[in-house]
Amino acid sequence: MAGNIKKCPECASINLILNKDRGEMICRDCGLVIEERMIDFGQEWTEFDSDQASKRRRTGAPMSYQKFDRGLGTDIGQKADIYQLGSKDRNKFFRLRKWQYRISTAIERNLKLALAELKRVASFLKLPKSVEEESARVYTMAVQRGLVRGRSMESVVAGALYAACRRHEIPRTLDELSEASGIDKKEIGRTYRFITRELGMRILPSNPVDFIPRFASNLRLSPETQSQAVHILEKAQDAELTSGRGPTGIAAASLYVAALMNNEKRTQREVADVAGITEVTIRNRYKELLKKLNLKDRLKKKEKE
DNA sequence: AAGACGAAAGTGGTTGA
DNA sequence: TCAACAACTTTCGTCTT
Repeated sequence: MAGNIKKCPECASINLILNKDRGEMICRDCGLVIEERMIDFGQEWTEFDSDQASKRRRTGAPMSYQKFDRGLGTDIGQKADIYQLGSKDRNKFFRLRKWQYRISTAIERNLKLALAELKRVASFLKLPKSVEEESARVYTMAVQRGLVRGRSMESVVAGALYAACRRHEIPRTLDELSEASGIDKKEIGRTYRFITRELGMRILPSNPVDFIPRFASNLRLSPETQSQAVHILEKAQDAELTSGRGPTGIAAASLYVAALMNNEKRTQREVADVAGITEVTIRNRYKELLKKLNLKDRLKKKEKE
């Protein structure tokens, strides 16, 4: 326990963020959830008999949007209660149950399927539980408002996941979502825009800095290079080079320059591949960076060494 | 031969009349 | 609803290492 510094057991990164709301520690590089349940969910009372149990128990399983009914479903009873009813009431009872069944099954069946798909994609991308939960919430809202109609369930799931990632500042690219879900990139983008607009979700433009750690570790760049890239990026933001540009392109260019300056040269192609953009875009951003930030001199100095 | 560079044409989305 | 527009991509030829 030297220094009590936590490392990610998956990728040995020390780039961890703490999500206090959910008691999770999340690796920024690979998305692994390291610690869950730092909060005690245990009950603080004791049951001695069934009478006390029915009085003291006021909780069920934790509420979760990952269950199709949030774990709070109400069924019209099936137990012995019905035999206490008269025949008239008994008919009413059966009618109610039939109706409940009809109303709920359509949505529920959809949700069950969709949430299974959502779990699959989320675990493929190694997304933390908090994002999974958020996207399940988004999807549920979308279904309730009938936004899924005319769209494939899978594409809405992907859109919800993409939105949740953005909100939690651990953005994935549309390409990654596309690969994980098997849905066309454009389709995901379309549904993403549609559901966020319809649900009135306010989502900030994703910050290029959020992409740096993941790209850097994919390229096996040193922590020094990585922090330098972040530094470059911050200066680029001050110089207003970032607005209106694709965040991945800027992140990739910063990394490329930082790698050059630290003698860890990567080809433009390598960087472009992990960032999911083209060399041309890297070049354009890279040229802007050199021009506006006076990095030229520092690069030249490196050359002479 | 591979990588870097840049020009030109094409794509999909946004914006403003 | 349409056209102009900016960002990004694809493709391809040329230059550099």
